[in-house]
Amino acid sequence: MIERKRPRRTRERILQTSLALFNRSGEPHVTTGDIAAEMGISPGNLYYHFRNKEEIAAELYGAFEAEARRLLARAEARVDVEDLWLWLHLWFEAMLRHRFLFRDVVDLAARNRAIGLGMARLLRDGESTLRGLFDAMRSSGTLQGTDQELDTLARNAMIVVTHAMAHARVLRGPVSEAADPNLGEAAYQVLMCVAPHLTGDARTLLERLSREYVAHTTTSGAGA
Amino acid sequence: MIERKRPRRTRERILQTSLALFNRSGEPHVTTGDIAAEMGISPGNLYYHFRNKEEIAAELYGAFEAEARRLLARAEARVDVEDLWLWLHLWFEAMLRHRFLFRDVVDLAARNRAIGLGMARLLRDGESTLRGLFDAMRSSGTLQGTDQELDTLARNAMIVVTHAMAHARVLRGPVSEAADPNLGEAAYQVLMCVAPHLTGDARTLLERLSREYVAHTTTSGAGA
DNA sequence: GTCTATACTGTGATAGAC
DNA sequence: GTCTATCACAGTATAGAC
Repeated sequence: MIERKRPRRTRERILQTSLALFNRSGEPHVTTGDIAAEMGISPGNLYYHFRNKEEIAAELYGAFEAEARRLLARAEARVDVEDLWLWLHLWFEAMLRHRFLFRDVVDLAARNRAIGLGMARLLRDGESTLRGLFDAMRSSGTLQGTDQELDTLARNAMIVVTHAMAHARVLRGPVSEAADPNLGEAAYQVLMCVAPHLTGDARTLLERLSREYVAHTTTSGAGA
Repeated sequence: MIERKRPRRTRERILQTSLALFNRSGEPHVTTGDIAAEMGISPGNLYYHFRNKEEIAAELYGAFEAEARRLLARAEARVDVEDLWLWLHLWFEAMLRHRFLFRDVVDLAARNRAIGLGMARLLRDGESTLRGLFDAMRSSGTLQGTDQELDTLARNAMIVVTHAMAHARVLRGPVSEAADPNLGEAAYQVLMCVAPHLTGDARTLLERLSREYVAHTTTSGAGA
């Protein structure tokens, strides 16, 4: 029973190592050789556990999608601003852990069929979950707007959610050695997208939460 | 005087051809060989005119940046919604013509130093131009919001402007043979981002413009 | 200015020994 | 399961003839 521990382990380690390298340098710039070297195994060994690099990336995507879908399921119930705020943090944490997926989504989705199909479905579902959430918030009086406005709000919010990190990286420019962007920055962006649609009470609450966030990040720095 | 026409011509044609291929397949997937083959010249000839592929991409970026900066300069003066609407169309036309730049911005900016530096500056300047525009609109009573809200609005609008096309492509999924996304879709998204901040009159005008846009695109199809 | 031929490099992937 | 060795290939870029 103890003997069969090793095999699974290496496979797991390949996934972990790949994730770390993909996140650091971008999936296209990480070679199978890099992954093997980082782990101290041979490139050949890597191909014993996975058919190819694509399969590694697809499996990492699968882990992200599973996590993302669990979050989407939990989102249905949340209708107040503070819930949304917390939920967004969880979402961004998941994204941050798999940020290589969002560094160059278009190219990755085009090269890797599994990721392309999965990501298209996931983003569509994310948008409609968000849309449903806004609907519920409108029913409960937290938020206002026409159907069409909420449609567009959901799409715009999804765009910001999905691309804020990439955007921040471009803005930082090629000279940046600094650590990766913090999650709170992106969460803040999204909520400000929703803000103008909020009704009086909810809006006040959001303003308080925003101030707390700003206070937190300025005192404790840009912690992961 | 007629003899020196040819040389310039080939250089120009390389740029045109590269732009078309980059837009169609994404810059990383277009090889110098592809470009030469498409033009019916030899790969060696291409290297007579450009040091490398990076230089071609950088020069194409330069053309886009020049055009973008002319537009930014013109934006300063525009303070009403209809102007903004028209201006956004011009901006998206420029983006669409150089859409390879926005297909995978992060990776392109990381691999190509000239593009990385230029794009970081340009997007920063775009955001602050937009911010100034919103300020002017607030002064003229077209738009309302706190300073912080307008800051974030400018950033969110820039994210949507920059990434809406890429997002649409991911949503379409890997099965899509269809032509590239239409420019109006993206323009509409951005304006809806600004909409909730508009005051009564301006908002009514925007709603009218939106309906006209929708009517136009549904009758004439997804042109250019 | 343009072509042909070729060298070099990095990367993905496999075969077969241990 | 893991290693070593190696192939095959694509893509960049250069040299030198025309």
